[in-house]
Amino acid sequence: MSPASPLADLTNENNKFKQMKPVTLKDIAKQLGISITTASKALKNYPDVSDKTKKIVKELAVKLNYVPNSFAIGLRKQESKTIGVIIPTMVHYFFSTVLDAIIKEAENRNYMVIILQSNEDYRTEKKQVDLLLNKGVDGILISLSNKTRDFKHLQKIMDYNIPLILFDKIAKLVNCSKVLIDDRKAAYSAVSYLINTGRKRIAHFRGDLNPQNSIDRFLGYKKALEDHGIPYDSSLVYLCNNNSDFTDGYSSAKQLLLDHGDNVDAIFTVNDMLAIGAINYFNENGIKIPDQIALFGFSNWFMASVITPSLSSVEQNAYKIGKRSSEILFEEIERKKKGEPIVYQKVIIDTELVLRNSS
Amino acid sequence: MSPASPLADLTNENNKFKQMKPVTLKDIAKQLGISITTASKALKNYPDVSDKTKKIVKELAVKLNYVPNSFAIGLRKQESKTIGVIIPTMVHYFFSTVLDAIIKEAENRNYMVIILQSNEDYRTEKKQVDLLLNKGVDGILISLSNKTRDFKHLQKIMDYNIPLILFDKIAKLVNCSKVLIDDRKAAYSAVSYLINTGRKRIAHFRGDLNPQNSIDRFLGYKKALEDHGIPYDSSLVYLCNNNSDFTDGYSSAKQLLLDHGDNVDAIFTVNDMLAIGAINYFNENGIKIPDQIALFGFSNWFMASVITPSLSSVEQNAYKIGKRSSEILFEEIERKKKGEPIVYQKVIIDTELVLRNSS
DNA sequence: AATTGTATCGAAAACGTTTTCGATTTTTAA
DNA sequence: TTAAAAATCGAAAACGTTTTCGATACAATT
Repeated sequence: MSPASPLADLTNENNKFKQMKPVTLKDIAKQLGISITTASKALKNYPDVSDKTKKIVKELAVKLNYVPNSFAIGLRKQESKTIGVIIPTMVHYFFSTVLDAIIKEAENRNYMVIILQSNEDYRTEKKQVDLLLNKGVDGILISLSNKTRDFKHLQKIMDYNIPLILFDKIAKLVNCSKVLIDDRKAAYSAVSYLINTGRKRIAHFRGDLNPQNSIDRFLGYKKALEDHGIPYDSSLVYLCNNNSDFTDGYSSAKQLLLDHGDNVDAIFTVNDMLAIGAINYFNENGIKIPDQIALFGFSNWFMASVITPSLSSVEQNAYKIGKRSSEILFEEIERKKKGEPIVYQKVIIDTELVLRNSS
Repeated sequence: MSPASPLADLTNENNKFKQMKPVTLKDIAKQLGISITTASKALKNYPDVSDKTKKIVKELAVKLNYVPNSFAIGLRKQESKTIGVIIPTMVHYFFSTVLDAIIKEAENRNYMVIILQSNEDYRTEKKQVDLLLNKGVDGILISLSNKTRDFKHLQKIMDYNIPLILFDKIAKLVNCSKVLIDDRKAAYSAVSYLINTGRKRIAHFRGDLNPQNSIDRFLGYKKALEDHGIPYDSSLVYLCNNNSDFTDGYSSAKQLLLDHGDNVDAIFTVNDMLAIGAINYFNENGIKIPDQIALFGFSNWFMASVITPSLSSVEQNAYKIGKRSSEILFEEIERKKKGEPIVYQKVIIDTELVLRNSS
């Protein structure tokens, strides 16, 4: 049996038993009897290497299935072809849709995506920013945790000159690009719709007091009432702080009826989950939707179309948010690479009312 | 105005205007008048550096907020502290829950997670494996696309000696660790439950013909019938190939009644989406659930508890699948690092029936 | 014949870290 | 006082790539 030639070994095609080592430029250079420099330049189409050399280098690179070592490139060029994303939680229709868009956009540009969850915890979020900076990501996307009220960690990203985009849950005070919807306007138009279809006593199941989204949706609700000559009644506003659980909507609906009986004819909820909880309560207790009470949700979850009766809701365009955010991020990464100045943008993604049977 | 001292510059605390450069070992060494070697060893508690030196190095490292450059470490140690995950799609309750578990486990071990979506496309999946290998990830988790029937890309991972775990959608032929549920058994017990509660004409809305999960759930359904003396009737099996759309369940339910009238008293569906589509059809047409027809879904989506009537379903334990998969992955990464032999495991995650109002 | 120009290549430094190994100093034992 | 042992340090190589700069060879121009 003849010993395997070095060439055969390097093709990674036989001898499956020993661990394979990735092919490097050195391997290619050695086999062709040229320098590493020339091999590198040949692959990158430098003008000072002959066409003949380029050809044989490229052919061998393909044959050996050469892939550049990303650590070496990262070390040398200080770029990782990787972006980082920090979101409060992954298991959520909105965020997984945003991520879907981000990952697709990244893939189109040959970038990879590292995803971290803050779990709505500020300290975790802060630590994860350090991890990403340390990792050398080329850009960062963040949807802030509800508890984040200090922005030094974001400022640090800017100080390191790493492009940063905030989406959905943003910090007004931080000077960077932002992508979000106009929560107040969207809520305003949903409640206006309810009013225009004859509702006069409209309750609101609102979210946590902290996040800006909750506040803005509440303000939109209030403004719509006032603009249409309906007095704002704070006893019609219910705080649902555990808004990831639809039982909160269920029990608030129950309480609403106890408090106001049939002196209420619609509910605008801060999200679809709460509306669905309420629908369940009304269904079980023979209260007709939308005859006795109308419902309008927010976010247009997949579920909204599935529930009976189907739920009217505000389409939040999660995919668009993710797509636009990453587009801007990659744009800033490109501009930074070229040394061009970066102007921070604030993009408002459009929303629309999706009318279904609950209203 | 006095010029800033070099030390002050290195602390990254002033002069926000120029881009900050990360602190390196060289900076620490220069400031202390020692060699880079000693600085490195001091931070790593090498025995051949004095306690005094260790102390001052560590103090300065903290003060300057030194973080080791991950490219350099990756290049030197050939480890990235990063794992890769390839899933068919992100926007899915099952997969986002699995990812949630994986990310949490990774974080506990100071690993980061790169997520890629194959979009159920084999060529994409294959390309992504190359990307991850190129990137130097320390381990890979994959749930295969439905269209994957060639496993060379997986073999390549094994050839490079990178730990690989397959979960949920696995390939029997690939020799690596696997984590999955027993679809056949789970389907068997769901259908057996229907039989034991008096159902005799049980339909099945099955999924695509390709994925093993669909096949196994169908086989479990069939076996349960046979074991209980109920003849298998192929006209009761409906193929729902677009199983990410609940309208498929809606139209199949309609067709089922056209075909069999009231000579059917239960449906076992390959997933909850189809069952919910069917529930919608029955609700709209005044067919009583579970009196006239019972329903049993699969996966125990969040939605199953929300719909009216609530849907009985098989709990698939997505979180456990993700947790166990990543545990095994990290175990294999550790063993590889220590040079210990790796025995591939096949872990079956338990499932249970969640009984609700639809059955 | 000397000069300039052009084409092609490679040596070497750099990115930041880890680790081996040899050098130096200090301490201990004889 | 000297030899051996222990403690402490740093030079240098290595990981794989990119890029600057100089070297060489040869052709074209005076």
